[in-house]
Amino acid sequence: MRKNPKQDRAAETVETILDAAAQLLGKHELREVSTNHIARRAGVSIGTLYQYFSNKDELMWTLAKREYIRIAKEIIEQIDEVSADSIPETSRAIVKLLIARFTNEKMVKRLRVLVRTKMAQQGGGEEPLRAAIAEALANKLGLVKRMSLEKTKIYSFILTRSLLGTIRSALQTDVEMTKSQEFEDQLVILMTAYIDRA
Amino acid sequence: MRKNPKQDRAAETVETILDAAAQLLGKHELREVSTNHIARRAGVSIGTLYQYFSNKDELMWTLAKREYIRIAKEIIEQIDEVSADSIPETSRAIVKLLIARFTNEKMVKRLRVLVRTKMAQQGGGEEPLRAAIAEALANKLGLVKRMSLEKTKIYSFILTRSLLGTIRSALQTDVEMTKSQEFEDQLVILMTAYIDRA
DNA sequence: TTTATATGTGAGCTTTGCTTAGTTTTTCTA
DNA sequence: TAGAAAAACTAAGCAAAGCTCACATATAAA
Repeated sequence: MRKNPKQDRAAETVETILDAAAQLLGKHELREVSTNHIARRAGVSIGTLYQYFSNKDELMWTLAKREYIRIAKEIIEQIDEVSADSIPETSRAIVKLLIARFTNEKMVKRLRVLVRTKMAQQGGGEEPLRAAIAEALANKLGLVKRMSLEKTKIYSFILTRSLLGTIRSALQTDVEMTKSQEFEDQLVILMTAYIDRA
Repeated sequence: MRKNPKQDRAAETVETILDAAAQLLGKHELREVSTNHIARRAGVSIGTLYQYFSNKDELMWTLAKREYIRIAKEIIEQIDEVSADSIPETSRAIVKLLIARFTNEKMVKRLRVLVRTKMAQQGGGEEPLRAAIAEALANKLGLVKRMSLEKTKIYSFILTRSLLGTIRSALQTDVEMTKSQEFEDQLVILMTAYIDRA
């Protein structure tokens, strides 16, 4: 952030800009959304926008973080709320909610590249959304009790990435597939099979 | 393709342009590579470039397809060449080669977003690279003998996406992880555990 | 050779990202 | 509470990127 808002109205301006960007990203691809467009939609001048964001990437990155936190919180809450007795049942509940959640997130999909690039540049830092979900998942499944902390980390990493990666890939190439019972069943099998070997 | 080359020299020109784009994408991010830059590097005028490609996206999409086919062929060849007796051994060999192959593909990484967008727009069509790999993998593991054709499809889909998704995610967030023995081991476990349940 | 078609050129138009000089609004201070 | 200082905001416009088009040259066909 080029300048951090010190007055309330400035903070509001920043929020308005991010809201405008979010709104536009719901309808258009990242590259089609220009900073001037965002500024116009937000009802502020382009100069104002650049007072708070040093460039388009930074604006989008800020937006991405905001949205990621929102979604991660929702998913984590939902995972925590799952109350099933067996691991297969828990797995199924989690698979169901992950599919449901990711089905309707166009904006995040459009910000993915940017986030990836940013993370690669900054190096190290893990994508917050997945990291948080991985943790919630590990807790819920009680992986911690079954293995060392180090192993838990890599286990939940692979578990989360496999699930989310497969779900997103399916959403991209064949939306119908994500709605099928067979797809859900197979993901549950993938999950439980892997967990059993832990 | 705006206009398809009828003379040999035109076909060569098109190849030269794609080569130039590939070369530049090896060193710079997609947005940093301008069409003027590509034309200059290819030694043709910008007008020539736009004679064959209606816009930058289309050019890059053409390049992406070309590279995807190349890589897919290489991977499929390598998978076919694997000669191991047991499923765990075969799995390990495949995991090894997938990690190795994807570690050094900057260009494709930089074209990913574009490809995703394009596929989403065109809808339906499956990403050729993964589809081809999925098939080679299913054959190698003899999945066809173990289950129905319909099931084989979804099985190899999930298997491929889990593996590739996890590998790419790891490459993006933590390159070191992909080099660790533990990572390889866990992927093998994921693979074999899932296959056993088939 | 003449005519037609394919290929190639590059000045410059349009849009987009971004800067900056300057104006308005808010806050601080005497 | 007036005037100065700081913060917030505006709009003109520059630079660079994407792209077009009128024209030139090369190759093929008649």
